Amino acid sequence: MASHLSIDDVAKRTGLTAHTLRYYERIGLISPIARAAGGQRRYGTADIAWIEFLLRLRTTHMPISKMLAFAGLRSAGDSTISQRRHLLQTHLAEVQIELEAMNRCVAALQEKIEHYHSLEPCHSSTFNPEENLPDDHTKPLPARTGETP
Amino acid sequence: MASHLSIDDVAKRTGLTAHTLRYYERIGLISPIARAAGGQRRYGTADIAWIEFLLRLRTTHMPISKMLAFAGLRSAGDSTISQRRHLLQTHLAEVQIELEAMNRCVAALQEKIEHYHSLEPCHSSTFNPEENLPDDHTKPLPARTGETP
DNA sequence: CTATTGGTTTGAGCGCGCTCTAAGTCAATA
DNA sequence: TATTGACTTAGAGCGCGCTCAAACCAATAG
Repeated sequence: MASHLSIDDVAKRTGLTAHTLRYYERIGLISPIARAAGGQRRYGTADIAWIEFLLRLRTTHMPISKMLAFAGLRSAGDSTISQRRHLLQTHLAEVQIELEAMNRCVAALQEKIEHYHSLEPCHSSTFNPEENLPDDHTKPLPARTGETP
Repeated sequence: MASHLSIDDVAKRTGLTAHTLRYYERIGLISPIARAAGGQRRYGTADIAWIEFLLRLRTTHMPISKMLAFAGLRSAGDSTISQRRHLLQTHLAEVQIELEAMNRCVAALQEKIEHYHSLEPCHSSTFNPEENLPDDHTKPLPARTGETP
């Protein structure tokens, strides 16, 4: 259960910095970590699991304030399981909405790229700085891009 | 082409605040908007289209610094079209990676919810504050949740 | 016995993306 | 004419999520 990992080990494993790990502990997102002689943190597998869970919440854009609420419920024991589930479900519902918005925007941006393709004189697909071929009659600033006119 | 919309009209249409619209113009994300007598902004359809495009970039988490780069290319004329396309494609590639990460996390969180379901004593699916039925032998703090032990 | 390494703490600072304030200008109305 | 109210500007302030700095301590190497 206690795999005595140092803070740097955990940093490498999780991609967080040691700074951030201490910060998370300070604000209560991570409960106090066991210490070796000398006061150095020793993370157990349960700690790692919790951190990885936090990272999943972070990846799905849960604000720290909500993670703190979740952590509070968790530390209050098994009687809060339904509340934790509720919190998670609410969050996932928000995430679904965000994902749909993102997907819509991605689709629109891909269409814009298609549009650019049709506008390009030669279509070299990689970026090439020497690519100022046609000095078209360019309207300087208000070069609109053609959405919802 | 000029549909003489006031800043508040545009705010309502786009969901941005008038403050934010002025801020975007100040930092160069939006090029100087035409003015009515008295100096009030009058937005045209091309302006609206550009703002909606910016919102799509924002929804897909493009930082303002990159939007500024894009805006700069745009105002430099048609010769920058391939660079704009490149910028957009790079961005979309990042977005795809982010979307995949989010989807993986959503799946994991949904599994966690399933797990909670199996742990719950009675399963009332809506949140109920009076739900402290079983005072189980609860481990106070280190109530681990069971990922990767 | 130093010097180095690698951790510790508290608190300050920072980058981002707004958000708000203060002071001023203008157009229309009482 | 006086006042209202919507708009303008430049600049300060804020919430979030880190990120860093300064000072200190413990263990090991030379």
